[in-house]
Amino acid sequence: MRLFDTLTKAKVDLPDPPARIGMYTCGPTVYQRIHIGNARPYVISQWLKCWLELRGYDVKLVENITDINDRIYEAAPNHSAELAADATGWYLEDTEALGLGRPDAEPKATETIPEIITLIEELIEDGYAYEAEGDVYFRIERFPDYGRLSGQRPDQVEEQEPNPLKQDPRDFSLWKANKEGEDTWWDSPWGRGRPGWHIECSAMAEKFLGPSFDIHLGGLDLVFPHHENERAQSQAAGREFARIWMHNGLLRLDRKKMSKSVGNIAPLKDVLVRWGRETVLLFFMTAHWSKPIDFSDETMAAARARVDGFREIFRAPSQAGGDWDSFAAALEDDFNTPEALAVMHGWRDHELLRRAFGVFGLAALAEEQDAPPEVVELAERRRQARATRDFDEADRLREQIEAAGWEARDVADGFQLVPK
RNA sequence: GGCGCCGUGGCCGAGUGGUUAGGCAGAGGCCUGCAAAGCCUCGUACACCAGUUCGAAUCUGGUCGGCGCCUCCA
Repeated sequence: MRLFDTLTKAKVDLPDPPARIGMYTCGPTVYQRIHIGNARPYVISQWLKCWLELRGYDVKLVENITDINDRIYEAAPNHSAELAADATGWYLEDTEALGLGRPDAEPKATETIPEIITLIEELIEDGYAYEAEGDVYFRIERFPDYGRLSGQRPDQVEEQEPNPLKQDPRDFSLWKANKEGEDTWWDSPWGRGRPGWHIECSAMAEKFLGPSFDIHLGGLDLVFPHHENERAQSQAAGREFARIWMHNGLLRLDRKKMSKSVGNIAPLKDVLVRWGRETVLLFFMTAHWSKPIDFSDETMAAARARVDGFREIFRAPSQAGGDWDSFAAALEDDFNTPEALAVMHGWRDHELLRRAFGVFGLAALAEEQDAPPEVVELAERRRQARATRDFDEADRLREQIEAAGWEARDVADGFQLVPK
């Protein structure tokens, strides 16, 4: 099993199974309902975990929830904690509807404050961080490897707004002193405040996975600064941290990244209602995890056509034939789901397909729902009409069946009812 | 200004030195009372320009275009 790693820009081999694999995925900042693009890392993580387990690995997947952040303060002045709690519930509800299960742990930043403080103290002690008026900053020049993950050269990083508390404008905050209007805080050795954005992930990953783990996953837009800073903090503190960095490509709407600032948002909840979970999952499968993916009516309709195609296969008898090994090989080589999907399209073997569906949460594609008795009754009357060659009556009955949401098909031994 | 990704047939999308990707859509046919489903047949594509090579969509250089990041972002 190998995966493309952002740090080395190469496909890196995982140890052979059975091995323990630690995975950490950067989850959402909870202040509003997530959009379909936010769901991509969650989906990829769950799929990858499932595949690795099928291959005999012992996987532990941790996905954090960032529930303390500037965005949350801004979105809910004076009741940031309530918003964070509500939005956490929305997130769990919306992703639950994808039917892929939960990570092994979903820690919240606000439940990891002691570990965060301990880690910051360690960094200060070793000279990697310094306190300034209740803030704590990471000292970039003490970490020579800074910039390696993202390819950024520290001397070229764009200057931000000057902050007189920083010794170097590129230093980033580990702890932020409480400010006016920020209604959630904790006491710390540096006074009342709250953690910076990056340190929480270093602390949570270590708390649940230990000082080193195999795979760190997150959106491509997190490479810099977020993951660069996580890595700097953890490695400065003597931890190996992540061995493989997987960055998923971004979802685009109208050729642009789907993001709140552009305003081109399709909430996951709404997309699921409109298209159904199988279509959404198959849509994600059509693109390699590392590549951008375009969200549009056309691409979703194409995904739905695949859904219909797979369902159709289960209305016909299973036909032996097909090769699990090619499917497995596609996933083993950088978890290439479009390739795996192409292999699946060649299969007519129900058991083989069911196995593959299991990896991607698509088991429902193999289940045909039964028509209600009144529709079966109409179909039976239609069968009799056809037997007496009363085709006008047969066509009238077909229209009634369609009005009830079903399609009547004539097959060798009678009829078949298919949901429309 | 710096860093990075990408450009494949009508659409989506693998491949990455010489052999069919696959799906969707489309055309014709078989089957059917008519359909649906299924099956058969039909597309020789890799942004552009040079170069390397016996041979390049695949390697190298350049050009053009799209996208992302540069301390809020999945």
